[in-house]
Amino acid sequence: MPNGKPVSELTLRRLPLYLFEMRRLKGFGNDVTSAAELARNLGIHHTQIRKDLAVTGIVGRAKVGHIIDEAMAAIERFLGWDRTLDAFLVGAGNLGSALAGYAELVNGGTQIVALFDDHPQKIGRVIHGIPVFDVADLSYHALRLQPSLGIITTPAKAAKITCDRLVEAGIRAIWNFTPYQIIPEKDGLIVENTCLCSSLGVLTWNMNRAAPLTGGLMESKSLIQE
Amino acid sequence: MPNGKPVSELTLRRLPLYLFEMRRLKGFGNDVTSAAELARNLGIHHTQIRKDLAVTGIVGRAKVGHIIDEAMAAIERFLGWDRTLDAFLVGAGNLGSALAGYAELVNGGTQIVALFDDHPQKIGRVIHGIPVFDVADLSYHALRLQPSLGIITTPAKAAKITCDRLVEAGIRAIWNFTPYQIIPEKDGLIVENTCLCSSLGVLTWNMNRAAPLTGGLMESKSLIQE
DNA sequence: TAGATTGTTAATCGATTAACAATC
DNA sequence: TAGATTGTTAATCGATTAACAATC
Repeated sequence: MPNGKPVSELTLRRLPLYLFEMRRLKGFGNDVTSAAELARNLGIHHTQIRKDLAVTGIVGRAKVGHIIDEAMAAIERFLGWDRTLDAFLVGAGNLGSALAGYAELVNGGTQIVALFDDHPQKIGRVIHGIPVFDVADLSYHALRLQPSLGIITTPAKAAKITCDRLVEAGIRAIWNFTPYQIIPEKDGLIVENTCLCSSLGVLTWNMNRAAPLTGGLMESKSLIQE
Repeated sequence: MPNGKPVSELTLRRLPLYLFEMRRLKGFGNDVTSAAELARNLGIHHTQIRKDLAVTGIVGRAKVGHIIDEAMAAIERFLGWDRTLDAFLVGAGNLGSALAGYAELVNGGTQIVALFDDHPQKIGRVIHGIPVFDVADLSYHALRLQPSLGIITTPAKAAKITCDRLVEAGIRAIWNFTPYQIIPEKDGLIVENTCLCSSLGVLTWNMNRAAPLTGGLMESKSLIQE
């Protein structure tokens, strides 16, 4: 429904992790799992896991835990991963190719149905079975294929104009992989900015903290906080 | 230094966004920016931005704002992006190829110096100028090249064993792109799990909320929270 | 039954936002 | 100067964790 209780974005980010862990446990032949087991395997507090699972409507059984099949189905339905979703992807480079296979792998429903690029050498090619069209023809193909999601893997400079084109073509949901942050201007536009640079920042900061410098003390001083 | 004041991970995730926005503004010929301008362009509260920037040691000037060059240098140094960092990448597929160029683009210092795979058809090839070695020879090459970061882009099933191999080869920092969550067991191992499926979960949930169903009301009922 | 597990309420903790003094 | 901006302290808000009753 358009609006039930608001769900924390952090909860939404964890739900797929539970789903994958359950899929993994199922692969070992397990039929049931518990918040405690998931907590151990994922490094997340067990109470947190119970609260997160609760939003999907899953009801477990005391002393038993959760039936993996039921819980997986509930998470998938809650996230909308039980429905098919056609996507356009603009920027047919390596990341685009990687995503073409990835989205479907993660979530049986999402599939990229057309790639777009402005490079003459790419237009007309077929990558992983998906045709590459001229980005100038985006609206035409949107009318034809009615995609509900637009994925942006162009260079950062082209992110804004690409988003505008996708929106103009009637697409209301955008998954942006460039470091340029897209801020939804009009209501009803859904944007997910996934910037890999954010993860790299966390990683390198932690590395620096663990082994700050190979030589010299002067520079390290500047990292002292007080 | 090993431990200054702890810095929030959320702050660390935002700092690269500020850096990129400043780079963009600089591209327009701007020399200064302000928390208010960054806030407008990134959709983040201006007080938040001031607090985040403060951890890097940046000091702005009242009535002026921040000198872009100074602020960028401070963020880069704080994140460790002013230092070179050699990485091994295991799993030489599309995502691996995409990252080979991406990391360096984002952060002048990070570079992938060797790719590894277990597929005979890939071993011996050169992708984007980087050689692909047999993953069985990981330790040998680690001894030779002394990488400080290991990137995992294998299938999820191989994530754990790949991590173990990287750690055994002396690598202390792991960037894991599979949906399998790696939990650092021993102290001193730094792990960043970047699961694209988490972003997809947020996105599809929001899409579902905006337009829950194309047909029927029965299923939508189950999404009502109360 | 006893004990393991769920689900929920209360307490804690941390992150965000508001208010405001300092300053150029 | 007046006003725009910074930086910080206090207030609010939300997320996580702890405690515990319910239950199979």
